[in-house]
Amino acid sequence: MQGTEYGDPQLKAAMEKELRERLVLAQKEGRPLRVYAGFDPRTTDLHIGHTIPMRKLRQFQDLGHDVVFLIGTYTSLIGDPSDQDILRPQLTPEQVEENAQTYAEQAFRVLDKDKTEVRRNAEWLAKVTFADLITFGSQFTIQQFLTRENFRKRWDDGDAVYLHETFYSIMQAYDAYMLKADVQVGGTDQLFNIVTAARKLMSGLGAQPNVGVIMGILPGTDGEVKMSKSLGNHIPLNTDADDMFGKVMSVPDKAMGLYMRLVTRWTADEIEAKEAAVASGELHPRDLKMQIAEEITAVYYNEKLAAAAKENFIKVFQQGDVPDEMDVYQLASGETVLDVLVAAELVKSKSEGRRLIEQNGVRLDGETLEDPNAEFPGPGVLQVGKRRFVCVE
RNA sequence: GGACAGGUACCCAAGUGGCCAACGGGGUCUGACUGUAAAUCAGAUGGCGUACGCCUUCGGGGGUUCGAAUCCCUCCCUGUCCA
Repeated sequence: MQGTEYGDPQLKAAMEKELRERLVLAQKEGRPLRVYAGFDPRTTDLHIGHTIPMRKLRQFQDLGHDVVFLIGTYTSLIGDPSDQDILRPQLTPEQVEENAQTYAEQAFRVLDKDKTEVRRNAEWLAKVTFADLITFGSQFTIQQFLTRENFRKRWDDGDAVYLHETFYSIMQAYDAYMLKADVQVGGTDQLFNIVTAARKLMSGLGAQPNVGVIMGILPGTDGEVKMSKSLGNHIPLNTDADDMFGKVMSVPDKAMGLYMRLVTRWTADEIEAKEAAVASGELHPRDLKMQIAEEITAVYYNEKLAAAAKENFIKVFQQGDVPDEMDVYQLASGETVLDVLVAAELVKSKSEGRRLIEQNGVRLDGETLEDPNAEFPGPGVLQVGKRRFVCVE
């Protein structure tokens, strides 16, 4: 249950107990558990925060359970109202399908493709009739929805609570029912959908309610706010190993605990041992963060690339050296310093380049360049800030 | 259908005729320092020009004015309440 976050000790205890019971039951029936998590393919640019539930699925997978990766092809046409900040692009089914493919591709960097059952909820949701909806709806009271913190708060604040927002929960609940799920994994924002809606509907329809495994939310590189691309504090999946390693290193120390619990493969005991070692002064916080960065990079790439990224990091940031590999830029005659910065794509605009030069952020072979309009001195390693390098030839 | 409140830069959010390229916070970037791209402190954060400056931006489109994010018209969108 590592990394889970129920916000209520009683609920956590109940879910733990039920999960154990379900394991025993499944064993008796000679079958693995059916575990699923649903994903809305509204974006194709995943970051490591998206992968938290996937990692939990992977754990179940490694323990021999059946894992269903459910793509919310139907629900994503509507959009989950749990997300306050979603844009609601009018996606066509084709676009959704295209996104779903890309989404799944990235997901298989976490999940074992061969052992994953991929489903799309349009399979059954598209066939739901109004009569079905009446049956589903009769399982719930308005009051139950209003106890949901999300709705409650908005209700109290006089903000809108839409009727169709309740449908989303019901749809998700029906997913769980149709998949005959033993366990459903999701973030804390899915607490209501998983624990209240799905369990209620499943038992109402005569099935065994799923057990909720609710994952904590990963903060972004600022260590405070939920990781999100629009907030600019995300660690994208589609980056290179060096960058991923570095981005993890930029996470504040105080967030290391959450990163260890949510995105590493370490066990609870291992994590506690590491934390104890830091507390006793035996392990330097920086070195722990290096371990975390290497582990996380290895999760999404591999051990080899992670080790290389670590070496590179030490070389560049601890020893102030230059990296082994960097892009090469062919100097043309008559180019100014500013021209080169722009042409080598080290800066987005000339203004940005000027600013960086003013701030002493541009160096050639360690020499600070001060005049943006001077002719470029000549070949060498051009460095912008601490971590952008280009070899000028 | 009626009454009212809104739509501001990456996010949140001030600003209600000139001092606004637009307060503040977050994010991001740079520098110092360091234990790392941590913490802390300082600075930067639309584009173009060396600079005085110029150009584009405050939901869209028109208009008033020497001058608008700020006033008027219109359209689109969002929210609250009443019906």
